[in-house]
Amino acid sequence: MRTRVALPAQLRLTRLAHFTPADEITLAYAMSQARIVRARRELQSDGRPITEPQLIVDGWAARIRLMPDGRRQIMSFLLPGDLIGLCHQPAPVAISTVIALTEITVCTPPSPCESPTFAEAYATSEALDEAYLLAHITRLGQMAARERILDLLLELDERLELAGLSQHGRFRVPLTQELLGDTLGLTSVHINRMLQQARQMGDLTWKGDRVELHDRPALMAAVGRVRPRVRADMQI
Amino acid sequence: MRTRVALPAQLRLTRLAHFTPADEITLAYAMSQARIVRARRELQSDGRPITEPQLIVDGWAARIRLMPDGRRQIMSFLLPGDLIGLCHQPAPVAISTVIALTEITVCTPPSPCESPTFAEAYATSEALDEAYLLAHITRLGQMAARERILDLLLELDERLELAGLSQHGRFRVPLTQELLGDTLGLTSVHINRMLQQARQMGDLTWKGDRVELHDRPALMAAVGRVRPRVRADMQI
DNA sequence: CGCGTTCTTGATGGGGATCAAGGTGAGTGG
DNA sequence: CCACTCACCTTGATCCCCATCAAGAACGCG
Repeated sequence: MRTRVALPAQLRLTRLAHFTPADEITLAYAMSQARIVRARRELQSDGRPITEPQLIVDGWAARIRLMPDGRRQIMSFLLPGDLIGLCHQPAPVAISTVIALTEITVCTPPSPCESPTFAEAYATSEALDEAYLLAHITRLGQMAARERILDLLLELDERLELAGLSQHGRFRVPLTQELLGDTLGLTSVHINRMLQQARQMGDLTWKGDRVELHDRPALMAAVGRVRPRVRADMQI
Repeated sequence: MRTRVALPAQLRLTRLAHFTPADEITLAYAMSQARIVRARRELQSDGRPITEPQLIVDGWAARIRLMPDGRRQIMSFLLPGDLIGLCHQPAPVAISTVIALTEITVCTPPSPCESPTFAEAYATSEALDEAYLLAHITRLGQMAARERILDLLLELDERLELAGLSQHGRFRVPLTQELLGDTLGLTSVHINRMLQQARQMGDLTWKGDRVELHDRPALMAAVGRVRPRVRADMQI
């Protein structure tokens, strides 16, 4: 095996638990069995049984809910290294639809029974997921439009950084303003105006899919953001 | 042991998995070791280590988040039979504060290692919790004030019914209009106006802490609500 | 009875929705 | 190489839902 820079998904997972070389190999093998899913395809359907979990190796997905009248809410984004469909109850049924936002690569993650390391990594990942859901509730319930946008971008930066996909506040997001609106409970028109304002204020640069947050500590203070912490023994 | 009507918490838990008589006894013993927590006390503190899980035997609690400037968001309500602090990662840290809304009774739930039944019940409960968080995100992101209120009340009805605490849409809620506002991202003033409107429209009755939803099927249709389903083999 | 919490009501204002066009840019095909 | 198209972004005008501010009424509760 050649030495090489870890893939984003690999990097993220290995930061969530203490991986042994053997675990690394198990993970690398699982990831080598990946498959491609085209953009807009469903990875999981609300109300349908879940057969097995999936690990996002590359690309972005989203957990969405459609209301009967067509309104759409994006509950969360799924990034490289994130897991889909982890459930512990018998006969699990999906409680949200997951769609690929870009073309993505997924694989079946190693079973948590294979090594306690994986059980630990998945449990940590689940705890983080819950923390992000709670953060999203606070965003939607308490924040004004500008705060929602900045807070979400700060969260994406943190999460992408964990996978090595953000450096110094610079990262790529495959999101349209309409997707952002459906995430933040705002219209795309209003997202547009707020983004322009944020650019004018020097908060960020956003061209194509490239985003740069200029002064993250200042932005965090401005929106009252604190990094979620789910373990006392690690920096996550 | 005398035969008697099951306690709410007991009833809820035993509906989440297939309990054997031995499991019932284990649970009853755990619940007999309950302790009282006064209203407004914290059961868990955001950012502090979690030592052991807790089972709500009686009373209401809430998961809340306080923003640095004093804004408060209630993420969810915890009802009899609900669990607090279930975590699977090592050295877990609380990601939200839990406060008692009323005087409540809590106990340490039987360990999931004690019997697979408990592991199953807890896993099912966790899945339901996640479903409710997702539902809350959709409420805050997509619904108008009237819809948010009715949808939340319908959810509380369903959950209380599972614990035997709601009959035919009649149940008790220890919530002030301000708490409702902090839950739904609205001011108490607006909650007040919307509730009066709902009363006038004949949607509900609310006197003191007694709520009655008059035509639940109609209300569910009005707000586009569907019952969450987390298991294919049970009606939950 | 007095007092704090909660509920209620009115007046006013603003943040964001809605509606409607037009602009931009990348891909497509003749 | 240039029209064409489609998705996305941008901008302006108008409206309304809900926040805010303020004050009173009702309700427990010691």
